[in-house]
Amino acid sequence: MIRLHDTLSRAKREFVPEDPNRVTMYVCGPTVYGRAHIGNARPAVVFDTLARLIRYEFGADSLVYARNVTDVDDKIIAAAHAEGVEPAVITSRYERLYLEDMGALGIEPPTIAPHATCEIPAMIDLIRRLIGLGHAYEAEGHVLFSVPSDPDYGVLSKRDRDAMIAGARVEVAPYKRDPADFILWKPSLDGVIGWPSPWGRGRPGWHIECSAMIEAHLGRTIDIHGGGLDLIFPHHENEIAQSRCANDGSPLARYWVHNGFVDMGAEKMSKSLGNIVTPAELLAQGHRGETLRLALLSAHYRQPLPWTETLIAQAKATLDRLYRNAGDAEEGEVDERVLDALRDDLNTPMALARLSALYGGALKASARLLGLLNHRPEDWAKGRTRALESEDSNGEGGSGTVASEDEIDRRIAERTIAKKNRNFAEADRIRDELKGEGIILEDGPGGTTWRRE
RNA sequence: GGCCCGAUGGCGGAGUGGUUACGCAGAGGACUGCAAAUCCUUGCACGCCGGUUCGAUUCCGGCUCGGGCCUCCA
Repeated sequence: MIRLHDTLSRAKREFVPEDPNRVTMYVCGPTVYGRAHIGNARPAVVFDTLARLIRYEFGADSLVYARNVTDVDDKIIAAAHAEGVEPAVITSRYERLYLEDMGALGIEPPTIAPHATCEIPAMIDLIRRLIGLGHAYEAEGHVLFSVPSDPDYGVLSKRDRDAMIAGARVEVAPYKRDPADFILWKPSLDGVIGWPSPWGRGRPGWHIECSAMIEAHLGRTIDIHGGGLDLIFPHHENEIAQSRCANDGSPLARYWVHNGFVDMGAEKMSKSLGNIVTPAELLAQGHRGETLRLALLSAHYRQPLPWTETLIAQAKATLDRLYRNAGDAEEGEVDERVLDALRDDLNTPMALARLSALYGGALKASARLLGLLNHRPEDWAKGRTRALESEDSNGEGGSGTVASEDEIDRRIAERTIAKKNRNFAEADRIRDELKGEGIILEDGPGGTTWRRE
């Protein structure tokens, strides 16, 4: 039995899917106009892990996991304009990089990845229905959702309308009937990406995209809707309003799952604050995707996670040990205690703690559930799993170029001879020299082995 | 201002009404030519003030501090 914390009821509830043979999960994916940062990676890792758990519990083919790609948006338009290219150039580039970065973190592609630009008819249809039902109206080429028409508006974020208006920091557009109303469709000027619609040429608002794609691909009511904490308001609140009003009050999602932020210092990591660090940068520094994944899983998904160098170092040290403990064993049975930790609202720190009591096949199988230990232990130890380190990066700490494996083996052989002759000064000299190059030697009963720091 | 969340040892981070993780780092020991790895042992905590209780880090109230959302945002 899986238990999940549901933002709507603010409680941990037993997870009972509508149809255990077709569990539906939708997670808000990237707006592809720039490179993903570690904060963006957190929900991807969290929901990838949840997807693994659901597949384990309900069957490999039981889950339909949709993660959308927002490929029409004002920031994309701005980026395209700045480069003098079509928006599609921007979006295809950053979508590819997003998949690359997430892949490095061991994130499997979702079952489906709907693109906003491919779903325009569904959006237009949904908007038309909302207008017909009196929940939306056209004004000066825009279509707006009428917040006062929805008495339940605010259920997810627990805000009432007065509070929202009181707190509004934005100027209210003159065409809005109510300050809280939000855009479903906006007009596109000539030269700006747009589609024909009953309200003129234009493009969809952000919130309607998700509502339309969920309905088109997963159905009226889905089991799990996920995303970052910052999407609760207004994005998810608006999705709820649109979908419920268009669908006779059917709830959009039965469980709302939100992850906390990755923090830099005391503040959240975000592009607008300019304090971001990207997986791409960290990978280029020689950190490995699994290390970053473990770091992201080291706190419970709802807690804030402070991102620091020591966090990465600790994750690396933990993985080194897990790989040693796993050894070359064949994958075995998933450990029940690890499973129970994950079933309890995806308690990954607890699961990780229990992992460290395991060895061999059980460890390997259990770690796989968390998306870890995907490499051969030897490849991990010898650093073969690193991203291609830029060949010209010999400027680090004067430690010279990275030694080849043949070179290392040759010097170890020299040292073995020195040791045999009890020339320990020479043996230690070779060992220290290799240490300076990031190569750690370990003398065991079967001879000397090595690993990279 | 409104709404929401958090405060645990040197660090990260779970959890619990009474003995408590786990990891990293530290100390001591075993092993080793010396190391490394491994194993054993070990020190260190629950923001402040009240309340409930035989007993509170855990429940309740208040306070302080920090953070988030209210605008794009994972």
